[in-house]
Amino acid sequence: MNSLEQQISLLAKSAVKALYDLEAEDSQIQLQKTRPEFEGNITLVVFPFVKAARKAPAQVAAEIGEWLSANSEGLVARFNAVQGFLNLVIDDAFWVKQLVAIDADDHYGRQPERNQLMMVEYSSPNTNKPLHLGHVRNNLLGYSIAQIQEANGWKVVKTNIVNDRGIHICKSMLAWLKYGNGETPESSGKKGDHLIGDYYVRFDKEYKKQIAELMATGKDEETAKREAPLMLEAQEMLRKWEANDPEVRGLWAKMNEWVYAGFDETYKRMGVSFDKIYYESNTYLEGKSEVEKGLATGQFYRREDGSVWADLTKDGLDEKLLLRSDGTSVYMTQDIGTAKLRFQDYPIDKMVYVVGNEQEYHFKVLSILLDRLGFPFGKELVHFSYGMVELPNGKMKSREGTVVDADDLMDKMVEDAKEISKDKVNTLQGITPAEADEIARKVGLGALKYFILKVDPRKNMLFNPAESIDFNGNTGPFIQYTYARIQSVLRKAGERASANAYASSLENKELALIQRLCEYPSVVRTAGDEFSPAVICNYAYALACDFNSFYHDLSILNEPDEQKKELRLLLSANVAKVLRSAMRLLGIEMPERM
RNA sequence: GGUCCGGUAGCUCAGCUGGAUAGAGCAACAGCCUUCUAAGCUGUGGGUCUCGGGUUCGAAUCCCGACCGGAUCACCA
Repeated sequence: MNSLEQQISLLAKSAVKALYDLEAEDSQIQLQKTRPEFEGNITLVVFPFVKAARKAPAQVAAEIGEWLSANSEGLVARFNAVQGFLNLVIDDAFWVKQLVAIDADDHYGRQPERNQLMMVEYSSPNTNKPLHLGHVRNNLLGYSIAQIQEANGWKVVKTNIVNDRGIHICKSMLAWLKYGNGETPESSGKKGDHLIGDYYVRFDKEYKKQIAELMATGKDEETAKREAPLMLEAQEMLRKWEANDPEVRGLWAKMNEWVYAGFDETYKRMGVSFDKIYYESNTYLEGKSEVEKGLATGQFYRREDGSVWADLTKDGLDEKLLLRSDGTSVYMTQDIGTAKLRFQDYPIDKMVYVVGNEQEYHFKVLSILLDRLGFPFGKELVHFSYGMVELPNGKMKSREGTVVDADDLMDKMVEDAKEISKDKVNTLQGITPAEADEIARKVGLGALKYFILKVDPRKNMLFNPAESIDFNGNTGPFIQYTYARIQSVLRKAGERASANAYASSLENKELALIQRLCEYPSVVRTAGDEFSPAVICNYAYALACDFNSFYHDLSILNEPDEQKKELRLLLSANVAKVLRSAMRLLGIEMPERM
């Protein structure tokens, strides 16, 4: 609710009290933006008062309208009543005042500090393959959520848990040993993460071959999978890793370093970052000891084969394995340890996990287990569960090579942006090739980020590689373009003396823009409450549309009336400010020209 | 089978804490650059909001049921 809504709400309460002797509840005061086909800025729905008034809705609307006109000290300039809808026209002076106030606020939209710490975990890659489009969605959502919550007054710590140990890493390591001939990122010219990913795929290929061979000798598939020599070797390697075998550990460290160098490059390009990185190899032992404690206090139990389980049937769930019969830990064990360390390291008030919706069960269980182990934060954890990115023929599968690679995709977007900008030589004349590259980078990545963030995070989304991501319409570049246009106008306007007089009456399109600007703080709040960058996208798009319409219809620099011109410049500058602010919450950079 | 999520225009998506005649973009078609950046603006066509009940002044939105699609229920992560 913004200040106008608050004022009207109070006035409306007074009105129904005076007219019908009704003490209206907050929920009965229903305000909405007036639909464009009617005159007015804000609309009061009067149906809730009809019963108390014992009159027809249209008459009630008219009576309240009269009362507001007479008692709002000029705020309500006029009104019209359509059935049960009271459309109020707010005085232009109010809007001009709002605009001046927005202009004076350097952090417009930012909510008050709340002095509480939110930790946001996102990305959380495995170190056996490069990042793909699914990770891109995770990273962009995680980063944007962190920005949005910061704008909502939280102190935010962005964190990453790197899944750097386990059987999947051993598979890549083994394939590299067997087929790699000592290949390195330097010798091959490949990014480290891609190099390792290639060997992960290679493992799977050779493994499948062995399975087929075993099945040809008459074994069933289950047995073949279990007994394939490559799998046995990988498991042996994992045991050696856990036993701190120096050779295996050495290879592991070396190959992980290659992967991290590759990830760092990708993260940097994507524009995401972390305040604190945890590694599973450093947290899983902590998890194990927590499980042992739970075992000692009777929270968990051990089966005859030595495996440790939690009984969650009282919570309506199943039994959950926490330690394998050979004593090695599983994903859940590690997550318990990581959570404990984090709460030791930071005074966390809210812990948010940005993880796909396929892991909803996992986090339900984690929450219960942490609670049982006596951690007060267990019940409070938030699983920010987002939908999958699907391709036209279904899910992406790393092992089967049906993935859209993150690095390739970013390359392609920047290339496309560059290609498109070649037709715009008029507006980009006089810039250096380096500047042109920088613009293409911002625009290409802006298109990608907006494309992903504009869809409701909870929903699955479809990406069709055959159709390139658009640069026209409801897109990142559209918003960047709107911004660049404004910057161009402002550059031409030159230095302006501040505190000039502004026009006191407004054109419809000016008013619509100011009203839109007024919505921004509540949009930031909603995006925070709902954990939804898409809310920011929708708003930025609407604001850009409003501006383009204004820009098309009204001249700024050629406006002869100085006060009108000043108002339009002020308005334009603040639209740019809010667009930049909104895009920053999405991690999208703005070019000054394009 | 249990649980969770989704189904809105040819396609991709908004709208979903109940409000006026359901919106964008893409694709198709027709216009607008001697005027501040045409990555823009304007217009046309395009809908059984999956289906059936219910709640009420009013339902795409809330409730119940069906159908369809997805996820999950591992000594995987």
